[in-house]
Amino acid sequence: MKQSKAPVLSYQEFLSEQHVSLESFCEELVGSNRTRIQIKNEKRATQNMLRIVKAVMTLSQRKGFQGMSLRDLSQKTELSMGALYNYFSSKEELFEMVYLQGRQSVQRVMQNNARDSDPETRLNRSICAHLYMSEVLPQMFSFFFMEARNLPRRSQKNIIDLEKVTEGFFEQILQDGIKEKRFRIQQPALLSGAIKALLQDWYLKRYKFSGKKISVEQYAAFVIDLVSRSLE
Amino acid sequence: MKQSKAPVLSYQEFLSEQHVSLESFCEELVGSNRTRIQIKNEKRATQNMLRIVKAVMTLSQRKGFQGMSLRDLSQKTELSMGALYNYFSSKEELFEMVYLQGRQSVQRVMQNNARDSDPETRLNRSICAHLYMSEVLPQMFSFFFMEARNLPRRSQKNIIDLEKVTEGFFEQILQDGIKEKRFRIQQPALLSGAIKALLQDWYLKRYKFSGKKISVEQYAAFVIDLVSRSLE
DNA sequence: GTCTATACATAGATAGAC
DNA sequence: GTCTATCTATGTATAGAC
Repeated sequence: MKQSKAPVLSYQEFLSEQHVSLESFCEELVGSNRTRIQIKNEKRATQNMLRIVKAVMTLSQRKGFQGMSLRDLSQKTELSMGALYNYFSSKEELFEMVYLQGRQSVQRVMQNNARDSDPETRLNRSICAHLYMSEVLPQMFSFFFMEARNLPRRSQKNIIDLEKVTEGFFEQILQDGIKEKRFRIQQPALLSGAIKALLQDWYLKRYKFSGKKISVEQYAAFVIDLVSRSLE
Repeated sequence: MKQSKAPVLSYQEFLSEQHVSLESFCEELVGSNRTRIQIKNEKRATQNMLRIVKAVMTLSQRKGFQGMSLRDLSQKTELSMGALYNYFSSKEELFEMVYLQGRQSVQRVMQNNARDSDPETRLNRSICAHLYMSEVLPQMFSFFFMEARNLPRRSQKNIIDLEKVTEGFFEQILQDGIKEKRFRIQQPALLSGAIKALLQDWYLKRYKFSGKKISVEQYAAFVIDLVSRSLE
């Protein structure tokens, strides 16, 4: 294996450009659902929503969203059952709100990082951006992955799987690279799926990497190296 | 990308050597839990257990094991609630029985396929074996992955994560290859994790591959190619 | 806006007839 | 061995006091 070099986008650079955080996520979440949420005071609404989202992530990780009762949620947030229902009108709606807002955030950040003209740079930047985003919000990415099946079957038409969004990004870049004769690959769909699988491993098995003292930049370099060997 | 060649172990070869099936899995499951299961007639016990396991896999896929009620299970298996409780004494025990038996089956098949002297052959055979096994029992592998967090916290000492078992297999082979100076890699742990992530993608996103008409042997060749490029 | 108290449905589990 | 009927705990959701 080649000695890993520093990735095209550093973690610090990413953080200063994108402002990804659970706090800003909850601001957007409240903004997008202004009519549903019955609390007028926006600041208060955001603060409590942050506690709710944090608690959902923590509790779901252990038992799954289905296994998390609203009594659990009430206890963890220190909000009463009655209070909770001012922020959503059903458990299912709570899930949908978080999921849809999450998908939008991911899309936005990915688009912001896919603007280079050179396909190789664009590919590597996108890999970094996705890893860094999931480094900031690991519980949220893990939540989306594990709980996607809870999406309501109704209105499924409008609900595009978040996975497909991510994978589609990478496949598009690979196809651009093929057109421009920069990449020589026969099955871009397989390779984009492989990239996505490697990115998922980062947030799904976080304990494993932290135990081995692998930093997110090291992992980014590893993935980029692995992928680039397939492009030759 | 190189033109993919036929993998070192064909799917047909694997099937004729290993006899992996849901039926034999349930036979073993009944055998391992002879004292718990209150049905004397072994054939009947196995048949009904097969219906139970099938139903658990199907229902869990949609709502998760937690979200599956025993009434759902009763309906799907066409066994009454009372009848079900002759096969397990609690929902949690049902989960544990299936999980532990599954881990044992995976271990056995992996060991049967890791006997070659040459590390490269051993690595490639193991990749094939794991993919083929998950091709036969995709719902079961998916179930283990998604529901592993439901394992009871008590007695966790004895409960080794199935993931670690699989990943450990690959890491051992990589380290053997390094010792014998056949592989030149610096971080076998990262690469074995990557292999595992690629294998997981096969059974977690099965619909995706079948939609694109990718066969399990094609995918095996793809993974082996990707990995071998990292060993050079 | 938040709380307590409570309604109502559904969960897991069991007893006893057949 | 299997079924029906039922127990008790817990779940989601709401009403009304403060």
